[in-house]
Amino acid sequence: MAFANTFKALSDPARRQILELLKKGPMSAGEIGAHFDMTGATISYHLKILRQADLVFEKREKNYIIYQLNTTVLEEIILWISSLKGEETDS
Amino acid sequence: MAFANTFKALSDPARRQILELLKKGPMSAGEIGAHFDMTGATISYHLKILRQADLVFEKREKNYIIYQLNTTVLEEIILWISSLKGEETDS
DNA sequence: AATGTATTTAGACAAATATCTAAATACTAA
DNA sequence: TTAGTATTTAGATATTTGTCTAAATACATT
Repeated sequence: MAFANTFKALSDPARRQILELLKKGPMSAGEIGAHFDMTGATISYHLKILRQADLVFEKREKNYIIYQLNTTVLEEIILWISSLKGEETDS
Repeated sequence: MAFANTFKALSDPARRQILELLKKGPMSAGEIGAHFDMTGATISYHLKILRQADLVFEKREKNYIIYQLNTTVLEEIILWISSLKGEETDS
């Protein structure tokens, strides 16, 4: 189930930008939203998709929900793309 | 323009499967279609999207149109994903 | 407990996407 | 040049997606 979801999640520019933000470090939903010209509800929608794709995970802290990048799935994607290029999976 | 297109193109399972077929070698539109339970028109639609994303290119041969994988764009995607993982772009 | 702040959920809706059928193109081969 | 095969294009349509507003949750703080 994960694979198709991941590509779908990566297909939206806003979601890719969210991932780029999170690359710099964990960030609350509100902080993420502040970088976009969208309502919080829409941001929440995108975060849900990223979460379902296992690209981010969350933890509650105080009153906030902090989002954090999860890089483990990215490796799978890289492997899939590399294999298209005809490369060997080096162990 | 290319980047967003590429992710969009990769987000559909049928199109990913087409790329996997082409990994084995060039193939005509008809041959590709034979692997799917879709009309030729639909296959043609997917091929157009892959073409616009520079993921495949085509050449006419006899009566057929032969599609072939173009791996050059894939490298960009890998770089983007790798950079998310916080890896250095090694030159 | 009451109020306030952060985030998500629900419901609506317009735009984008994937699909089909039917028709049009582009060649090949008689 | 006519007929046949391969592929694409056009037009229609159902589904999915991204977005909004309004309401609901979940905590924190007073």
